[in-house]
Amino acid sequence: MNPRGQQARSPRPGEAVRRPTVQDVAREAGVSPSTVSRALHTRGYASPDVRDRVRAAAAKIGYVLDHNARNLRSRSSTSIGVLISDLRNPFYADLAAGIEEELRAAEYQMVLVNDNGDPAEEMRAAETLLAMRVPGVIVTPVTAACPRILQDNGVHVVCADRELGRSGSDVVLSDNKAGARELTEHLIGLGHTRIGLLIDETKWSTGAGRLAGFRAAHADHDLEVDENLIAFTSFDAGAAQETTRRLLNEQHVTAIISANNVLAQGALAELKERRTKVPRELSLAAYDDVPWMSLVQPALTTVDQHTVDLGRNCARLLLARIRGELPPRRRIVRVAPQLIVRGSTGPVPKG
Amino acid sequence: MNPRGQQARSPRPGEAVRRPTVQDVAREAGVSPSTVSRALHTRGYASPDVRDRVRAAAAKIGYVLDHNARNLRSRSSTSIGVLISDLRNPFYADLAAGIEEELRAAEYQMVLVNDNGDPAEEMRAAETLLAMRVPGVIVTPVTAACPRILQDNGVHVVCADRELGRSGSDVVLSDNKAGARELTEHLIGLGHTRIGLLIDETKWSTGAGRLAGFRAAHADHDLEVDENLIAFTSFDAGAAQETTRRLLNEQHVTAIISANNVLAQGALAELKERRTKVPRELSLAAYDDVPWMSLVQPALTTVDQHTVDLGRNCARLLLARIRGELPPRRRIVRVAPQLIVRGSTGPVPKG
DNA sequence: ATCGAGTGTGGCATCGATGCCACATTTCCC
DNA sequence: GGGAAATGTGGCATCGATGCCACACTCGAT
Repeated sequence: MNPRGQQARSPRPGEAVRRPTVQDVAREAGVSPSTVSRALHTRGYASPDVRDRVRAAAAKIGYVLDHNARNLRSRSSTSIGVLISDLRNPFYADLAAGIEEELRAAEYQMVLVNDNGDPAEEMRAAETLLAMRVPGVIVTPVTAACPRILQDNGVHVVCADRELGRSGSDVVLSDNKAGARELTEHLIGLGHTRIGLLIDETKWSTGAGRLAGFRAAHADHDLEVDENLIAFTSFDAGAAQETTRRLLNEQHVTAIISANNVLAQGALAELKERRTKVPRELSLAAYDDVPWMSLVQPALTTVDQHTVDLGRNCARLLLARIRGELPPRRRIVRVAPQLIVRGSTGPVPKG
Repeated sequence: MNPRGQQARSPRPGEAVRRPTVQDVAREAGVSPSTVSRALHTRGYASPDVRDRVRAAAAKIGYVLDHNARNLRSRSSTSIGVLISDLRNPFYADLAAGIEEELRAAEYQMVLVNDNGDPAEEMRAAETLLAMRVPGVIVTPVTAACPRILQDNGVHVVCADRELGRSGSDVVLSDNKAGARELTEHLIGLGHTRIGLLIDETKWSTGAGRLAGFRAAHADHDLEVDENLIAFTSFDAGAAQETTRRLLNEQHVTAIISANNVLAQGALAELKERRTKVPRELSLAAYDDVPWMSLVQPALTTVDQHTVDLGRNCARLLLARIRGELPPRRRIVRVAPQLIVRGSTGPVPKG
């Protein structure tokens, strides 16, 4: 039966509504409030008979638990903070989707905050989550201070996608080095020796790992990396396009790898503008597969990070921590990425 | 100063941490708890002198407000429920991003729940939000029961993107009819008279509006709509591809409109498979512009719903309601969509 | 019949912040 | 200078659910 489904009339929208409490249910069922609490929610004992009676009474009067009261009293909460940089980026959206899915299945709620990659916003968000007394937070950190402050206040933290400094928190990472290495090797295998790398940062484990993989693949094949082919840009499609332009104008390259999906947009836009034939004249590959990459012509060769799965892993790990199922030492989960070869990479052009 | 920044040692992760309360701050500042509350948070008066002293004391001992206690006592909350169907769909992600941005600016938090378009999940989510005592919810409804139950419990509701039945709740809509009409007219203007419409539903105002716009444009130009060209499919790229295939096999069309971004993926995939020259042999247009549509070659002509803006409007409207700034009667906000002509639509092929 | 163990339930204090009102103090005006 | 009005602050109860403990009761064994 629906809570308040039997109300005679609907209140005006937003009108203050007196919600039934445990007391009311207790009266209705002819038991004590404590018994109601046990019967409905907590682990304590209640006989099947009482349990049924209480359930019926609760449904009858449209009782809904008050999470605030429960959280306050029991010093716990089923809300989990999720702190990401930008929901409009499919990477973060997929991550959040995976997290949400797993949390929902475990009867937890997701409080999602965007920090736009801004340290100040991130810190504000952390304080808000602290105020909500969430038992755990999943964060794609911008600053090491954020995980730290959360942990210092007794909140479990899982860092997703990257780690900053020695936070000591659990972390779920994609194996960026392995993925980038495999992708680079794929190009080297096609004969490319002058491969441009479009990348925005190497301070975080993410960019650093991808760059390391790029270098490792070269080393494996006794190729020297021409440092001029590592094109630093900023995390923005427009900037990436500009950087791609400069790279193509100033250097001879036969293939380009973009370090993430945003940069790939810029690179592709530039190639489109130049009417470059891909892969005949130039091969293009990207890290971080997102849906549009298989829709463009030719479809892009990419590394799939299994982002949704990454999110699920974050949530699972965090929940296990919260439940105290894990030994104290910090856990590092690595999700293996997967190379997906599509049409945008081909043999090195002759001549 | 950071909360607990001066702790001598970090607790083990997740270790129970005794957080300072208003009482502690009061002792530290030499005032009463009531005064601390007023000085830090509420609207009540406190002299500048006291206010400073209390602030300093709070910072010194690392005090963080407890939202649960505050919400319980003050019967209010700054968490807003957002109930959408699928975060992995850029439409919903953008909507959520717009909502979150606006909420955050107003110091509210977003509790985001996916319902996967499933009525049962949606109802569970509604009950959870009820339990959290959120003052308002923004929902892309699956069932009319969901807005209703929320409102019956005194929660403000804003329906986003679509409305179901007579919910009586505020609603923020894209003007689907106008957008579809303009898009269809664009094609008719190019000489197309046999335009296929790929659409998944017409029960909701969304699909119904787009279909109505499609028909209206035809009527405006004294064209009859061949009902065989309205191809119903399900909300899934694979199904849309299959339906596109059937449509192209069974009917003569010179242009296709897909009613949303997901269906567009399917349509495009099919055209790619057939190596159809767009727009030379066939024009393709889509409703609901998302980033990949300008990356494909040729870029897709679309209707931009200004989705992020739609989200911002939802949040603004809801907040205004919560603050009691609006007259009681229900408000309908329409966000004008915008036709964006790109390369995928062209003159009707000769012959 | 008596005792002890074992079972269900109820009573009561409590989580932390705040609303409300009373009261002490200052300010102002006739 | 006396009283009213204004101005700060403190006391206390309270929001709703639950943890903890006590207690009434059943039942089997002696």
